[in-house]
Amino acid sequence: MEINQPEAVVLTERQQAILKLIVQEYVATGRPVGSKTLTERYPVGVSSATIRNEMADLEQAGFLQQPHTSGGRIPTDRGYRYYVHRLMGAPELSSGDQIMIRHQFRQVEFQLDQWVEFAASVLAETAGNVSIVSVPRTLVARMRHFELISLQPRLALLILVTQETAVRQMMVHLPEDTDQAELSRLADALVTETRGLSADEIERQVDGSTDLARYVLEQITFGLRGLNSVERTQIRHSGIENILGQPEFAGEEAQSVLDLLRGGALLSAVLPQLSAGNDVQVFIGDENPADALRRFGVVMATYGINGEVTGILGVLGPTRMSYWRSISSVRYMARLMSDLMEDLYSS
Amino acid sequence: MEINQPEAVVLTERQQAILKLIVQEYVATGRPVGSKTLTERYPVGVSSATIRNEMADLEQAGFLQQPHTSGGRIPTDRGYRYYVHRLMGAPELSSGDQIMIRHQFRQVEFQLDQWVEFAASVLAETAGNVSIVSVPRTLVARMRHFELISLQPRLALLILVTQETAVRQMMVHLPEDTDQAELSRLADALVTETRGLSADEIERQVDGSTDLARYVLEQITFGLRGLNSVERTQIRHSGIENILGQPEFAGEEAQSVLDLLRGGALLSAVLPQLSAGNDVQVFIGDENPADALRRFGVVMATYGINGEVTGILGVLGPTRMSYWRSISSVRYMARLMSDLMEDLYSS
DNA sequence: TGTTAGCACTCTTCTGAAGAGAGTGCTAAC
DNA sequence: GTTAGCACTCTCTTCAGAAGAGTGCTAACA
Repeated sequence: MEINQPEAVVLTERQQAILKLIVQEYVATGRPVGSKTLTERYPVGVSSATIRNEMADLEQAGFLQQPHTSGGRIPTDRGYRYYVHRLMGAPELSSGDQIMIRHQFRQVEFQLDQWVEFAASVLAETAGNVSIVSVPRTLVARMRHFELISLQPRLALLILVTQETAVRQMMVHLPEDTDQAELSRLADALVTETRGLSADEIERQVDGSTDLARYVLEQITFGLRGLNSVERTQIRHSGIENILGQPEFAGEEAQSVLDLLRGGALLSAVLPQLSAGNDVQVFIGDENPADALRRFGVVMATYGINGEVTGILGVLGPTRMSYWRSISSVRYMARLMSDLMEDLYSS
Repeated sequence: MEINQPEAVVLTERQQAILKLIVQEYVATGRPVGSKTLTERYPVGVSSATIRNEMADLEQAGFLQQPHTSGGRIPTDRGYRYYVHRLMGAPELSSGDQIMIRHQFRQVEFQLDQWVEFAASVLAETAGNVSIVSVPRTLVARMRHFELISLQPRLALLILVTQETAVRQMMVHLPEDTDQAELSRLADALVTETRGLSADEIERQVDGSTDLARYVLEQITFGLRGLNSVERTQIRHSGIENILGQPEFAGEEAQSVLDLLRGGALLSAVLPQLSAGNDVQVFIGDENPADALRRFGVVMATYGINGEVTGILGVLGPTRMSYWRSISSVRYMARLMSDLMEDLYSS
């Protein structure tokens, strides 16, 4: 994965081992880890006093912190980062998990309009966190077909299908009374005329048409542009129950999670940081771009076909989360979704 | 609204007034209501001792219950029911609220594909509960247009648009290698041939065609049938934060709410009970069809055009919720959605 | 010099007791 | 029929003490 902040400080072998154990223990239990617990639960080979000394050093160096004077230590954001970048090992989903996911996906393979939702739910389950998945967006949308359906004399429904297989439905006010027959004639003519064109290209050719045609074409360019505007990016999420079960988000804090997911606040915070094509990116605690995310760990990746189709997906969890599971899941899902996009778009 | 269980027992004027106050007070505060609180906070005109006597009678009659020997009383499900059916008064959203909602709706009026999601979020906000809204389903789906897009020699994407403006995208395995040109020819021919037909009607005409055409038509009938199958009904929900804030669903209980919303468990529990065309239906506590709903109040309505298009919408809250707000909101939203459907379909 | 045992100390969490607060049912008086 | 008074019950909060876990420091040890 991308290394956001290379860690320069050198830790001894033993310090690394201790830090690793503390992170793992804390992630598993959620409670501060003491020196005694460590010696009792793991075959460390040294006494608790030695561990204590090392822990003091690690705290000095900024990798651990004490929530209160006594009662064990927990990793700092920096500690997590060191763990993720140096100690964790390569995150790769077990082949069993991979097979299971592919198998599950096969069941919805034919219902293209449910891919994103399904991806979100699978990702949430394998990562054990809240997942978010954006509907893929193409760089430029091209007209494939549209239908005009008369609703009232001056009101019509426009159904727009793009080359990129996106669909949009819009209500359109008409500048003059128009019946279905006329709308159909107009649509037939304009469909062949504009097939395969982008919004920009359609705009250039607007001139020579009638008022009504011009107006419809305007709506179509508007619709096409909307399909690949960042602001209109739709996201689906899943797995809130996973994070609500965590003790750190039990009561009041639950609200902050929901607030993040609602209204795409999360998306707009994280999106600018993501560069397409990179591997999985990890934001831990204070490393996060937005204040509201300070108490979270975020693991994100882009998926799609280089430069043409892009989406993002990722998971959101407490800083104390299993980064290994999250990273491996996100990485795998990003690949899977990219493969699907490949099948769909690159012909 | 529909009166599920007409209440035969006769209460005196004063008992009704007291029950009404207790329900309102308990809904507002969430804490059991005592006789003293009542006399202090409302101008009841009698002493707390009298209230106590009346409360004892109401408890006897099954309208109130004591969570513990001392500490006030709370309404039973039956008490709520009596309140809702007899004491509450006509639930009608204030015209201010009505205007606000219509105004908000105007902003997404042209993005038809977002109506349902938006309706859910507005309903959640006005009712102050979790809302669910189903995507409207037409009784019978008729072909309007479809596109076949070649992905691989034996794999194509089918985009299906119905007269009823529903859209479905499906992957289709082809029985023989076929290129885009051939697919387009086939689509052109079949579109004009099947335009306006239902799944059944298309099926009847399958015979005389080529293998490939027959196969595509099969897929189309499958797709059309899927669009109005109950099992595939999609629902959107919104406002989980509203219910998670409630003390009764703070910790563990939150899970049960999420479980209900996930996987449409709620829908399948409530749907059989709903009869189209009726007004708002209210299920309080043990009145609910499913066990998992026992601790909830559910207010549901159908919307749509009589017999042709139907959807459901409603809210879910703790039994202790403001039924007045919920019922008035659900009723108004159902009307609003019905109006929108009217514009869309009845021409 | 690194490691370990021991110890005094700190801080959280659990437990139980005490007291305040709210509400009830009953009785007797109005 | 209504009300005041009273003893009683139950919850909730507070507080102190004990238990548990962990720490830093010191002195001894290999």
